Amino acid sequence: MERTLIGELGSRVGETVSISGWVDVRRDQGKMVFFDFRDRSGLVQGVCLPGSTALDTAKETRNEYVVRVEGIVNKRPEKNAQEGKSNGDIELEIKAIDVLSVAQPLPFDTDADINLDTMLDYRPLTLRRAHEQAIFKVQAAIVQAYRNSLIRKGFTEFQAPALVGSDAEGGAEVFRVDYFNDQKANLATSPQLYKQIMTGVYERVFTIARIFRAEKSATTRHISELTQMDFEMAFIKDEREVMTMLESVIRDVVSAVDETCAQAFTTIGVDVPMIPDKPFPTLTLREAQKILGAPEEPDLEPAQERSICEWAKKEHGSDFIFITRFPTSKRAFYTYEHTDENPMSRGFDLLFRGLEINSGAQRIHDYDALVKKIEERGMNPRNFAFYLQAFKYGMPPHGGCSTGLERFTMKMLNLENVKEATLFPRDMNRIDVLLSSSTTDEPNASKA
RNA sequence: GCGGCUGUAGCUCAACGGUAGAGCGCUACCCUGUCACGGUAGAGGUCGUGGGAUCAUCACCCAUCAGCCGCGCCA
Repeated sequence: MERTLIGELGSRVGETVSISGWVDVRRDQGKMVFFDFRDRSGLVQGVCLPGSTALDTAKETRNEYVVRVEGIVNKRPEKNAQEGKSNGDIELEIKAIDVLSVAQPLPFDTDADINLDTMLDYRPLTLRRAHEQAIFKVQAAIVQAYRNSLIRKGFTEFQAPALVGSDAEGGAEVFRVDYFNDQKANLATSPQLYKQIMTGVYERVFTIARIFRAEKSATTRHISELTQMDFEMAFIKDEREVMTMLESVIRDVVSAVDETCAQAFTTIGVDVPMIPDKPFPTLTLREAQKILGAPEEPDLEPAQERSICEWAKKEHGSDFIFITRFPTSKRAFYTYEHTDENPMSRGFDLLFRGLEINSGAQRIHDYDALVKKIEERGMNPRNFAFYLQAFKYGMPPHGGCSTGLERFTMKMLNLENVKEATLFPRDMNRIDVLLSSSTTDEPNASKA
Protein backbone atom coordinates (compact mmCIF):
# COMPACT_ATOMS: atom_id res chain seq x y z
CA MET A 1 0.00 0.00 0.00
CA GLU A 2 1.27 3.46 -0.86
CA ARG A 3 2.51 5.66 1.96
CA THR A 4 0.26 8.43 3.23
CA LEU A 5 1.82 11.40 5.03
CA ILE A 6 0.57 11.84 8.56
CA GLY A 7 -0.31 15.44 7.84
CA GLU A 8 -2.79 14.28 5.20
CA LEU A 9 -4.66 11.78 7.34
CA GLY A 10 -7.34 14.32 8.23
CA SER A 11 -8.76 13.98 4.75
CA ARG A 12 -8.64 10.18 4.75
CA VAL A 13 -11.15 9.41 7.51
CA GLY A 14 -12.72 5.98 7.04
CA GLU A 15 -9.96 4.73 4.76
CA THR A 16 -7.33 2.09 5.37
CA VAL A 17 -3.91 3.69 4.98
CA SER A 18 -0.23 2.97 5.44
CA ILE A 19 2.01 5.46 7.21
CA SER A 20 5.76 5.42 7.83
CA GLY A 21 7.63 7.18 10.53
CA TRP A 22 8.99 7.06 14.05
CA VAL A 23 7.35 6.16 17.34
CA ASP A 24 7.29 9.51 19.11
CA VAL A 25 5.88 7.99 22.29
CA ARG A 26 4.20 4.74 23.33
CA ARG A 27 1.53 4.52 26.01
CA ASP A 28 0.93 0.92 27.01
CA GLN A 29 -2.46 0.45 28.67
CA GLY A 30 -2.25 -3.30 29.12
CA LYS A 31 -4.92 -4.69 26.89
CA MET A 32 -4.46 -1.83 24.43
CA VAL A 33 -1.55 0.33 23.39
CA PHE A 34 -1.47 3.96 22.23
CA PHE A 35 1.23 5.59 20.14
CA ASP A 36 2.10 8.95 18.74
CA PHE A 37 3.65 8.44 15.33
CA ARG A 38 5.84 11.13 13.76
CA ASP A 39 6.86 11.82 10.21
CA ARG A 40 8.01 14.99 8.44
CA SER A 41 4.46 16.23 8.15
CA GLY A 42 3.22 15.85 11.71
CA LEU A 43 2.01 13.60 14.50
CA VAL A 44 -0.92 11.25 14.83
CA GLN A 45 -2.17 8.99 17.58
CA GLY A 46 -2.31 5.29 16.83
CA VAL A 47 -4.32 2.85 18.90
CA CYS A 48 -3.85 -0.89 18.97
CA LEU A 49 -7.13 -2.28 20.27
CA PRO A 50 -7.62 -5.53 22.22
CA GLY A 51 -7.72 -8.46 19.87
CA SER A 52 -5.66 -6.76 17.17
CA THR A 53 -3.15 -9.11 15.61
CA ALA A 54 -0.62 -6.30 15.94
CA LEU A 55 -0.90 -6.20 19.74
CA ASP A 56 2.18 -8.33 20.46
CA THR A 57 4.31 -6.20 18.15
CA ALA A 58 2.81 -3.05 19.62
CA LYS A 59 3.86 -4.06 23.13
CA GLU A 60 7.44 -4.65 21.98
CA THR A 61 7.70 -1.46 19.99
CA ARG A 62 9.68 1.26 21.74
CA ASN A 63 10.16 4.98 21.27
CA GLU A 64 12.09 6.01 18.15
CA TYR A 65 11.52 2.68 16.43
CA VAL A 66 11.05 3.26 12.72
CA VAL A 67 7.80 1.65 11.65
CA ARG A 68 5.36 1.21 8.82
CA VAL A 69 1.84 1.03 10.16
CA GLU A 70 -1.31 -0.03 8.42
CA GLY A 71 -4.61 1.01 9.91
CA ILE A 72 -7.96 2.68 9.58
CA VAL A 73 -8.28 6.42 10.00
CA ASN A 74 -11.05 7.00 12.53
CA LYS A 75 -12.75 10.14 13.71
CA ARG A 76 -12.22 10.26 17.45
CA PRO A 77 -15.23 10.22 19.76
CA GLU A 78 -15.83 13.80 20.86
CA LYS A 79 -14.79 13.15 24.45
CA ASN A 80 -11.44 11.84 23.27
CA ALA A 81 -10.63 14.63 20.84
CA GLN A 82 -7.59 16.73 21.70
CA GLU A 83 -7.87 20.36 20.83
CA GLY A 84 -4.86 22.20 19.48
CA LYS A 85 -2.96 18.99 18.86
CA SER A 86 -1.78 17.79 15.48
CA ASN A 87 -4.51 15.46 14.19
CA GLY A 88 -6.22 15.75 17.58
CA ASP A 89 -9.58 14.87 16.10
CA ILE A 90 -8.55 11.60 14.46
CA GLU A 91 -6.58 8.49 15.27
CA LEU A 92 -5.21 5.50 13.44
CA GLU A 93 -6.68 2.15 14.41
CA ILE A 94 -3.68 -0.11 14.00
CA LYS A 95 -4.04 -3.32 11.99
CA ALA A 96 -0.39 -4.11 11.40
CA ILE A 97 2.98 -2.78 12.52
CA ASP A 98 6.08 -3.46 10.48
CA VAL A 99 9.24 -2.59 12.40
CA LEU A 100 11.73 -1.17 9.89
CA SER A 101 14.36 -0.34 12.47
CA VAL A 102 14.74 -0.82 16.20
CA ALA A 103 16.15 1.92 18.41
CA GLN A 104 17.96 2.24 21.71
CA PRO A 105 16.39 4.59 24.26
CA LEU A 106 17.45 8.19 23.60
CA PRO A 107 20.18 9.30 26.01
CA PHE A 108 18.43 12.56 26.93
CA ASP A 109 14.99 13.89 27.79
CA THR A 110 12.96 14.60 24.70
CA ASP A 111 10.72 17.23 26.26
CA ALA A 112 12.66 18.84 29.07
CA ASP A 113 15.42 21.41 28.76
CA ILE A 114 18.83 19.95 28.17
CA ASN A 115 22.20 21.65 28.40
CA LEU A 116 23.84 22.98 25.26
CA ASP A 117 26.67 20.49 25.58
CA THR A 118 24.29 17.57 25.70
CA MET A 119 22.33 19.05 22.84
CA LEU A 120 25.40 19.20 20.64
CA ASP A 121 26.98 15.93 21.77
CA TYR A 122 23.84 14.16 20.58
CA ARG A 123 23.09 16.49 17.68
CA PRO A 124 21.93 13.81 15.22
CA LEU A 125 19.28 12.84 17.78
CA THR A 126 18.40 16.14 19.42
CA LEU A 127 17.50 17.45 15.96
CA ARG A 128 14.50 15.14 16.12
CA ARG A 129 12.99 17.32 18.83
CA ALA A 130 10.24 19.64 17.67
CA HIS A 131 12.04 22.65 19.15
CA GLU A 132 15.23 22.00 17.20
CA GLN A 133 13.37 21.21 14.02
CA ALA A 134 11.58 24.52 14.32
CA ILE A 135 14.86 26.45 14.55
CA PHE A 136 16.24 25.06 11.33
CA LYS A 137 12.94 25.37 9.50
CA VAL A 138 13.10 29.06 10.27
CA GLN A 139 16.73 29.22 9.20
CA ALA A 140 15.88 27.58 5.88
CA ALA A 141 13.08 30.09 5.42
CA ILE A 142 15.44 32.99 6.12
CA VAL A 143 17.89 31.81 3.46
CA GLN A 144 15.14 31.25 0.93
CA ALA A 145 13.57 34.64 1.59
CA TYR A 146 16.92 36.44 1.41
CA ARG A 147 17.64 34.78 -1.92
CA ASN A 148 14.17 35.42 -3.36
CA SER A 149 14.20 39.04 -2.27
CA LEU A 150 17.52 39.85 -3.91
CA ILE A 151 16.70 37.98 -7.09
CA ARG A 152 13.54 40.08 -7.37
CA LYS A 153 15.66 43.20 -6.99
CA GLY A 154 17.89 42.28 -9.92
CA PHE A 155 20.77 40.63 -8.09
CA THR A 156 22.71 37.67 -9.50
CA GLU A 157 23.80 34.90 -7.15
CA PHE A 158 27.38 33.68 -7.40
CA GLN A 159 29.55 31.11 -5.66
CA ALA A 160 32.55 32.40 -3.73
CA PRO A 161 35.61 30.21 -3.14
CA ALA A 162 36.32 28.92 0.36
CA LEU A 163 40.01 28.25 -0.32
CA VAL A 164 41.87 31.48 -0.81
CA GLY A 165 45.46 32.58 -1.23
CA SER A 166 45.43 35.47 1.22
CA ASP A 167 43.22 36.83 3.93
CA ALA A 168 40.65 39.32 2.68
CA GLU A 169 40.26 41.45 5.76
CA GLY A 170 43.83 41.39 6.91
CA GLY A 171 42.65 41.32 10.50
CA ALA A 172 40.70 38.19 11.30
CA GLU A 173 42.50 35.05 12.43
CA VAL A 174 42.60 32.52 9.62
CA PHE A 175 42.76 28.77 9.31
CA ARG A 176 45.87 27.80 7.35
CA VAL A 177 45.73 24.73 5.16
CA ASP A 178 48.37 22.85 3.21
CA TYR A 179 48.10 23.41 -0.47
CA PHE A 180 49.86 21.88 -3.50
CA ASN A 181 53.60 22.27 -4.09
CA ASP A 182 54.39 23.13 -0.47
CA GLN A 183 52.19 26.20 -0.67
CA LYS A 184 49.96 27.49 2.08
CA ALA A 185 46.37 28.52 1.54
CA ASN A 186 43.72 29.93 3.86
CA LEU A 187 40.10 29.19 4.47
CA ALA A 188 38.14 32.26 3.47
CA THR A 189 37.16 34.62 6.30
CA SER A 190 34.77 36.46 3.97
CA PRO A 191 33.64 36.47 0.34
CA GLN A 192 34.22 40.22 0.32
CA LEU A 193 36.90 40.65 -2.34
CA TYR A 194 35.20 38.22 -4.74
CA LYS A 195 31.92 39.97 -4.16
CA GLN A 196 33.47 43.27 -5.19
CA ILE A 197 35.04 41.69 -8.26
CA MET A 198 31.64 40.33 -9.25
CA THR A 199 30.10 43.78 -8.81
CA GLY A 200 32.27 44.82 -11.75
CA VAL A 201 30.59 42.09 -13.76
CA TYR A 202 26.91 41.95 -12.87
CA GLU A 203 26.56 45.23 -10.89
CA ARG A 204 24.26 43.59 -8.34
CA VAL A 205 25.42 40.32 -6.83
CA PHE A 206 24.93 38.22 -3.74
CA THR A 207 26.31 35.03 -2.28
CA ILE A 208 25.50 32.78 0.63
CA ALA A 209 28.93 31.62 1.68
CA ARG A 210 30.54 29.42 4.30
CA ILE A 211 33.37 31.28 5.97
CA PHE A 212 35.89 30.39 8.63
CA ARG A 213 37.31 32.34 11.54
CA ALA A 214 40.08 31.01 13.74
CA GLU A 215 39.50 33.50 16.53
CA LYS A 216 39.90 32.06 19.98
CA SER A 217 36.57 33.41 21.09
CA ALA A 218 34.40 31.52 23.52
CA THR A 219 31.18 33.50 23.68
CA THR A 220 27.52 32.92 22.96
CA ARG A 221 27.86 34.70 19.63
CA HIS A 222 30.98 33.18 18.05
CA ILE A 223 31.52 30.05 15.95
CA SER A 224 34.46 29.05 13.80
CA GLU A 225 32.51 28.17 10.68
CA LEU A 226 29.56 30.30 9.74
CA THR A 227 27.29 31.33 6.91
CA GLN A 228 27.40 34.83 5.56
CA MET A 229 24.65 36.23 3.40
CA ASP A 230 26.36 38.96 1.38
CA PHE A 231 25.23 41.34 -1.29
CA GLU A 232 27.04 44.09 -3.14
CA MET A 233 25.63 46.70 -5.52
CA ALA A 234 27.13 49.10 -8.04
CA PHE A 235 26.38 52.73 -8.95
CA ILE A 236 25.44 53.87 -5.48
CA LYS A 237 25.76 57.44 -4.26
CA ASP A 238 26.68 56.49 -0.72
CA GLU A 239 26.19 53.82 1.92
CA ARG A 240 22.60 54.87 2.55
CA GLU A 241 21.52 53.17 -0.65
CA VAL A 242 22.98 49.93 0.64
CA MET A 243 21.18 50.41 3.95
CA THR A 244 17.89 51.04 2.18
CA MET A 245 18.36 47.89 0.13
CA LEU A 246 19.27 45.86 3.20
CA GLU A 247 16.26 47.17 5.09
CA SER A 248 14.00 46.15 2.23
CA VAL A 249 15.52 42.65 2.19
CA ILE A 250 15.16 42.34 5.97
CA ARG A 251 11.50 43.35 5.72
CA ASP A 252 10.99 40.71 3.04
CA VAL A 253 12.68 38.07 5.17
CA VAL A 254 10.71 38.90 8.29
CA SER A 255 7.37 38.88 6.50
CA ALA A 256 8.19 35.62 4.70
CA VAL A 257 9.18 33.95 7.93
CA ASP A 258 6.09 35.34 9.61
CA GLU A 259 3.95 33.84 6.86
CA THR A 260 5.54 30.42 6.51
CA CYS A 261 6.85 29.63 9.98
CA ALA A 262 4.01 30.53 12.35
CA GLN A 263 4.03 27.02 13.83
CA ALA A 264 7.77 27.19 14.46
CA PHE A 265 7.43 30.50 16.31
CA THR A 266 4.69 28.98 18.44
CA THR A 267 6.80 25.90 19.17
CA ILE A 268 9.70 28.06 20.28
CA GLY A 269 7.44 30.54 22.04
CA VAL A 270 8.79 33.75 20.55
CA ASP A 271 7.33 36.71 18.70
CA VAL A 272 8.11 37.73 15.16
CA PRO A 273 10.42 40.77 15.20
CA MET A 274 9.01 44.27 15.62
CA ILE A 275 9.33 46.20 12.38
CA PRO A 276 8.52 49.93 12.42
CA ASP A 277 6.19 51.50 9.85
CA LYS A 278 8.80 54.18 9.29
CA PRO A 279 12.36 53.36 8.16
CA PHE A 280 14.61 51.59 10.66
CA PRO A 281 16.00 54.05 13.22
CA THR A 282 19.50 55.18 12.29
CA LEU A 283 22.09 56.81 14.52
CA THR A 284 25.68 57.74 13.97
CA LEU A 285 28.10 56.16 16.41
CA ARG A 286 28.51 59.50 18.16
CA GLU A 287 24.73 60.04 18.42
CA ALA A 288 24.33 56.59 19.92
CA GLN A 289 27.06 57.22 22.45
CA LYS A 290 25.46 60.55 23.36
CA ILE A 291 22.09 58.86 24.01
CA LEU A 292 23.80 56.25 26.16
CA GLY A 293 25.91 58.83 27.96
CA ALA A 294 28.94 56.85 26.86
CA PRO A 295 32.39 58.19 26.02
CA GLU A 296 33.42 58.62 22.38
CA GLU A 297 35.11 55.28 21.88
CA PRO A 298 35.70 53.97 18.34
CA ASP A 299 33.04 51.25 18.67
CA LEU A 300 30.08 50.14 20.80
CA GLU A 301 30.68 47.55 23.47
CA PRO A 302 28.33 44.53 23.57
CA ALA A 303 26.47 45.97 26.57
CA GLN A 304 26.01 49.27 24.72
CA GLU A 305 24.70 47.43 21.67
CA ARG A 306 22.09 45.87 23.91
CA SER A 307 21.21 49.23 25.47
CA ILE A 308 20.83 51.08 22.17
CA CYS A 309 18.57 48.29 20.90
CA GLU A 310 16.39 48.73 23.98
CA TRP A 311 16.27 52.42 23.12
CA ALA A 312 15.24 51.68 19.51
CA LYS A 313 12.50 49.37 20.67
CA LYS A 314 11.15 51.85 23.18
CA GLU A 315 11.45 55.02 21.11
CA HIS A 316 10.80 53.63 17.63
CA GLY A 317 9.03 50.30 18.09
CA SER A 318 11.83 48.59 16.19
CA ASP A 319 13.89 45.50 16.88
CA PHE A 320 16.38 46.80 14.30
CA ILE A 321 18.64 49.84 14.38
CA PHE A 322 21.42 51.07 12.11
CA ILE A 323 24.60 52.57 13.53
CA THR A 324 26.69 54.52 11.03
CA ARG A 325 29.91 56.51 10.69
CA PHE A 326 32.46 54.45 12.53
CA PRO A 327 36.08 55.58 12.52
CA THR A 328 37.85 54.47 9.35
CA SER A 329 40.62 52.97 11.43
CA LYS A 330 38.17 50.44 12.90
CA ARG A 331 36.89 49.27 9.51
CA ALA A 332 38.39 47.16 6.74
CA PHE A 333 40.88 48.73 4.32
CA TYR A 334 38.42 48.90 1.41
CA THR A 335 35.92 51.05 3.35
CA TYR A 336 35.16 54.37 1.67
CA GLU A 337 36.11 57.53 3.50
CA HIS A 338 35.17 60.95 2.16
CA THR A 339 37.71 63.68 2.91
CA ASP A 340 35.00 65.88 4.46
CA GLU A 341 33.94 63.07 6.79
CA ASN A 342 37.37 62.03 8.07
CA PRO A 343 38.04 60.30 10.42
CA MET A 344 34.62 58.67 10.07
CA SER A 345 33.91 56.32 7.21
CA ARG A 346 30.87 55.22 5.28
CA GLY A 347 30.44 51.98 7.11
CA PHE A 348 27.42 50.85 9.08
CA ASP A 349 26.25 48.06 11.36
CA LEU A 350 22.75 46.70 11.69
CA LEU A 351 21.86 45.69 15.24
CA PHE A 352 18.98 43.31 15.90
CA ARG A 353 17.66 42.59 19.38
CA GLY A 354 20.91 43.63 20.99
CA LEU A 355 23.40 42.06 18.61
CA GLU A 356 25.26 43.08 15.48
CA ILE A 357 23.95 40.87 12.70
CA ASN A 358 25.11 42.82 9.67
CA SER A 359 28.02 45.01 8.73
CA GLY A 360 28.34 46.99 5.51
CA ALA A 361 29.75 50.04 3.79
CA GLN A 362 30.36 51.98 0.68
CA ARG A 363 33.69 50.71 -0.71
CA ILE A 364 36.62 52.46 -2.27
CA HIS A 365 36.34 52.09 -6.04
CA ASP A 366 39.32 54.18 -7.13
CA TYR A 367 42.37 52.07 -7.89
CA ASP A 368 45.00 54.50 -6.60
CA ALA A 369 43.08 55.21 -3.41
CA LEU A 370 42.69 51.50 -2.76
CA VAL A 371 46.40 50.76 -3.30
CA LYS A 372 47.25 53.61 -0.95
CA LYS A 373 44.97 52.20 1.76
CA ILE A 374 46.50 48.77 1.45
CA GLU A 375 49.96 50.27 1.87
CA GLU A 376 48.87 52.40 4.82
CA ARG A 377 47.76 49.25 6.60
CA GLY A 378 51.19 47.76 6.16
CA MET A 379 50.05 45.23 3.60
CA ASN A 380 51.60 44.56 0.22
CA PRO A 381 49.45 45.50 -2.81
CA ARG A 382 51.15 42.72 -4.73
CA ASN A 383 49.30 40.21 -2.53
CA PHE A 384 46.07 41.79 -3.76
CA ALA A 385 47.06 41.97 -7.44
CA PHE A 386 44.35 39.52 -8.48
CA TYR A 387 41.68 41.59 -6.76
CA LEU A 388 43.12 44.94 -7.82
CA GLN A 389 42.79 44.07 -11.52
CA ALA A 390 39.09 44.80 -11.27
CA PHE A 391 39.84 48.31 -10.03
CA LYS A 392 42.67 49.06 -12.41
CA TYR A 393 40.33 48.45 -15.31
CA GLY A 394 37.32 50.45 -14.18
CA MET A 395 35.12 49.75 -11.17
CA PRO A 396 31.82 51.55 -10.50
CA PRO A 397 31.07 53.17 -7.14
CA HIS A 398 29.67 50.38 -5.04
CA GLY A 399 28.86 49.11 -1.60
CA GLY A 400 27.37 46.15 0.14
CA CYS A 401 26.95 44.30 3.35
CA SER A 402 27.08 40.95 5.06
CA THR A 403 24.57 39.26 7.34
CA GLY A 404 25.56 36.49 9.71
CA LEU A 405 22.93 33.82 9.15
CA GLU A 406 23.40 32.05 12.47
CA ARG A 407 23.30 35.29 14.46
CA PHE A 408 20.23 36.41 12.55
CA THR A 409 18.51 33.09 13.25
CA MET A 410 19.58 33.19 16.89
CA LYS A 411 18.05 36.62 17.46
CA MET A 412 15.00 35.91 15.32
CA LEU A 413 14.16 33.11 17.78
CA ASN A 414 15.59 34.73 20.92
CA LEU A 415 18.03 31.86 21.44
CA GLU A 416 20.70 32.30 24.05
CA ASN A 417 23.61 30.88 22.09
CA VAL A 418 24.48 31.11 18.42
CA LYS A 419 25.36 27.40 18.52
CA GLU A 420 21.69 26.62 19.05
CA ALA A 421 21.13 28.24 15.67
CA THR A 422 23.94 26.27 14.03
CA LEU A 423 23.21 22.72 12.91
CA PHE A 424 26.73 21.39 13.41
CA PRO A 425 28.68 24.16 15.12
CA ARG A 426 32.47 24.28 15.11
CA ASP A 427 34.30 26.03 17.88
CA MET A 428 37.56 25.78 19.76
CA ASN A 429 36.52 22.50 21.36
CA ARG A 430 34.19 20.93 18.89
CA ILE A 431 33.93 19.59 15.37
CA ASP A 432 31.15 17.00 15.68
CA VAL A 433 33.32 14.74 17.77
CA LEU A 434 34.87 16.59 20.65
CA LEU A 435 38.43 17.51 19.75
CA SER A 436 39.85 16.16 22.97
CA SER A 437 38.43 12.71 22.32
CA SER A 438 38.76 12.51 18.56
CA THR A 439 39.82 8.86 18.64
CA THR A 440 36.52 7.66 20.04
CA ASP A 441 32.92 8.02 19.01
CA GLU A 442 31.68 8.16 22.58
CA PRO A 443 30.38 11.70 23.06
CA ASN A 444 31.08 11.71 26.76
CA ALA A 445 34.47 10.10 26.68
CA SER A 446 36.31 13.29 27.56
CA LYS A 447 34.14 14.01 30.55
CA ALA A 448 35.21 11.04 32.60
C1' G B 1 44.94 36.78 26.94
C1' C B 2 41.95 38.43 31.62
C1' G B 3 37.89 37.53 35.13
C1' G B 4 33.75 34.56 37.10
C1' C B 5 31.13 29.94 37.49
C1' U B 6 30.38 24.70 37.00
C1' G B 7 31.73 19.26 37.12
C1' U B 8 27.12 14.00 41.72
C1' A B 9 22.71 8.12 37.99
C1' G B 10 21.48 7.89 30.70
C1' C B 11 19.12 13.29 31.12
C1' U B 12 17.86 17.57 34.45
C1' C B 13 19.23 18.66 39.20
C1' A B 14 19.20 18.26 45.02
C1' A B 15 21.57 17.31 49.57
C1' C B 16 25.18 16.74 53.33
C1' G B 17 31.89 16.63 57.89
C1' G B 18 29.47 10.34 59.58
C1' U B 19 31.00 7.05 52.48
C1' A B 20 24.50 9.47 48.20
C1' G B 21 18.79 11.33 46.74
C1' A B 22 14.54 13.20 43.50
C1' G B 23 12.01 13.80 38.78
C1' C B 24 12.29 11.93 33.96
C1' G B 25 14.31 7.72 31.29
C1' C B 26 15.20 2.23 31.64
C1' U B 27 13.53 -3.18 33.20
C1' A B 28 9.48 -6.41 35.06
C1' C B 29 4.47 -6.85 36.42
C1' C B 30 -0.73 -4.63 36.72
C1' C B 31 -4.18 -1.54 34.00
C1' U B 32 -9.97 -1.24 27.79
C1' G B 33 -9.40 5.34 26.16
C1' U B 34 -4.62 7.13 27.17
C1' C B 35 -2.45 11.47 24.91
C1' A B 36 4.52 13.84 28.73
C1' C B 37 -1.16 7.82 30.76
C1' G B 38 -1.36 5.86 35.68
C1' G B 39 0.10 2.16 39.64
C1' U B 40 3.62 -1.39 42.09
C1' A B 41 8.48 -3.26 42.34
C1' G B 42 13.48 -3.03 40.63
C1' A B 43 18.25 -2.05 38.23
C1' G B 44 21.70 1.84 37.73
C1' G B 45 26.64 6.26 40.82
C1' U B 46 34.23 4.11 43.38
C1' C B 47 30.18 12.21 43.59
C1' G B 48 35.84 14.94 36.85
C1' U B 49 41.16 13.50 38.31
C1' G B 50 45.43 13.67 41.80
C1' G B 51 47.18 15.11 46.45
C1' G B 52 46.45 17.18 51.47
C1' A B 53 43.91 18.47 56.34
C1' U B 54 40.52 15.31 59.49
C1' C B 55 38.95 9.75 63.72
C1' A B 56 35.97 10.25 59.29
C1' U B 57 34.23 13.59 53.68
C1' C B 58 31.22 13.75 47.61
C1' A B 59 31.33 18.04 51.17
C1' C B 60 37.14 21.63 53.71
C1' C B 61 42.19 23.10 51.34
C1' C B 62 45.72 22.81 47.11
C1' A B 63 46.74 21.33 42.28
C1' U B 64 45.07 19.59 37.66
C1' C B 65 41.74 18.49 33.59
C1' A B 66 37.26 19.56 31.11
C1' G B 67 33.22 22.65 30.07
C1' C B 68 30.23 27.07 30.40
C1' C B 69 29.61 32.48 30.94
C1' G B 70 31.46 37.63 30.64
C1' C B 71 35.37 40.81 28.72
C1' G B 72 39.10 41.34 24.94
C1' C B 73 39.55 40.13 19.79
C1' C B 74 35.89 39.57 16.18
C1' A B 75 30.94 39.07 12.78
